[in-house]
Amino acid sequence: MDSESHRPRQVGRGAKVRDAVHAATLAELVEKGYAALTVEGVALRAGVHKTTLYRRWADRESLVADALADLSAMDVPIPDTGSIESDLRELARSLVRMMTAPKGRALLAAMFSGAADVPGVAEARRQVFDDRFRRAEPVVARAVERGELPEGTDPSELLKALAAPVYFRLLVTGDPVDEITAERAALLALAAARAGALRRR
Amino acid sequence: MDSESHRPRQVGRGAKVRDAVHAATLAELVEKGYAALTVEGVALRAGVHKTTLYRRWADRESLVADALADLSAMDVPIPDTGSIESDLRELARSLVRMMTAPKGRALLAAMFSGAADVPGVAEARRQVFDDRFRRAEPVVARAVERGELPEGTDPSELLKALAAPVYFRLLVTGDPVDEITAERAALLALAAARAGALRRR
DNA sequence: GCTGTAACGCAACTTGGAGTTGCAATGGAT
DNA sequence: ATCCATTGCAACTCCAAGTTGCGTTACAGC
Repeated sequence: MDSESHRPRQVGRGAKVRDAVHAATLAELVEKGYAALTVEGVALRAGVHKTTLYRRWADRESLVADALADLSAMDVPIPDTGSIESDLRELARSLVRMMTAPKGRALLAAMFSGAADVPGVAEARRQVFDDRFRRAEPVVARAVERGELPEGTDPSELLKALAAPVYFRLLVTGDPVDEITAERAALLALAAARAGALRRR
Repeated sequence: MDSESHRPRQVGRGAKVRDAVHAATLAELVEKGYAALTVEGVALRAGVHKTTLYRRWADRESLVADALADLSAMDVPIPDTGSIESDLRELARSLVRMMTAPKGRALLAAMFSGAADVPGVAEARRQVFDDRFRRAEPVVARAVERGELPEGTDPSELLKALAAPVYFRLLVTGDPVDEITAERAALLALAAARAGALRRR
């Protein structure tokens, strides 16, 4: 607890180094992936000596985990526009924005280049997926109540149908992901839901 | 060229070793991923000495690439049942079968744990995705001609909509992927296409 | 502006897996 | 039974991870 009170000194240098290292780690993740990320490479890019990294972070995994730590800063509010169409569009757009931002791209790079089971990365994944999905489910529930979607529409299935095309392009094909992708994903999920293809089993 | 004629001897031992090493490589890929795959680990599992691997394969990358080489054996015929619904169902089912089979799981593990840019792996990916997608496009074209789908439906978009939920579960969530997944993916893609959400822009 | 101390730079380690080499042992085809 | 390609084995080099001891720098407080 209160780490501020008994170590009030030397915050300037430390903070600068930490930020530089975080930025360097994210950049290396995006450029080379986790497998090819070396501690010396990060140190060099951050303009810092290797030993300094090992004094502040336990190992390579901690380094990456910490750089990805506060994904909560990227967390977006859940829309409630009164229309399922614009709600879904908004959800898709913020997903695209998140995953094309540097931190999102670094998270993807980490998760899909060998760091999937690193504790910190797995936690970041949970934060971005599970939590976000759970928080978005009321959007679907409200649409069902308003009669915009068929009774029995599965919120989880609909949200997965919304996100799947975006991730498919990000991970499998390598097609550009932009607002048009979000738009089409929203329309696709909406059409399927209206047709009753996303009902609870 | 004719490698059979001037090296007719010693095929028995070599073939046995090759098969054992291939199997061991695929197993290690699935269990640990590419990043954590060690040559000594493969050698140990295959019951073979490390040096033997380095004499038959140039390096770790070649080892993995060769183990994944003949994905053509997994290639499935393109359905033409006369109905887009059963065609899509069949496509989704064979996709699920392919990706839950040992070789498919190993391919996924290789592609998404650090070996994405290894030449042989990239080629296998191309073979499984691009080629297969291109070959499946006539299925959609025929359905449009039959009037089952709206004019202007984009074959590529429809096939991506079909595959996306499957890969989403395989790669992002870790939900089980089975016939039900295939069924739902087919219904989802079909509903979206019928609603005109997958038209060419 | 001076000083004390925490944080940093530096060099020299150990460890472990990739990849190599020379030589001895083995086993299948003839 | 013999031959020789293939395999087993041990002893290497190389590189990045991670560690340690000590000298150096730069900020906080006075």
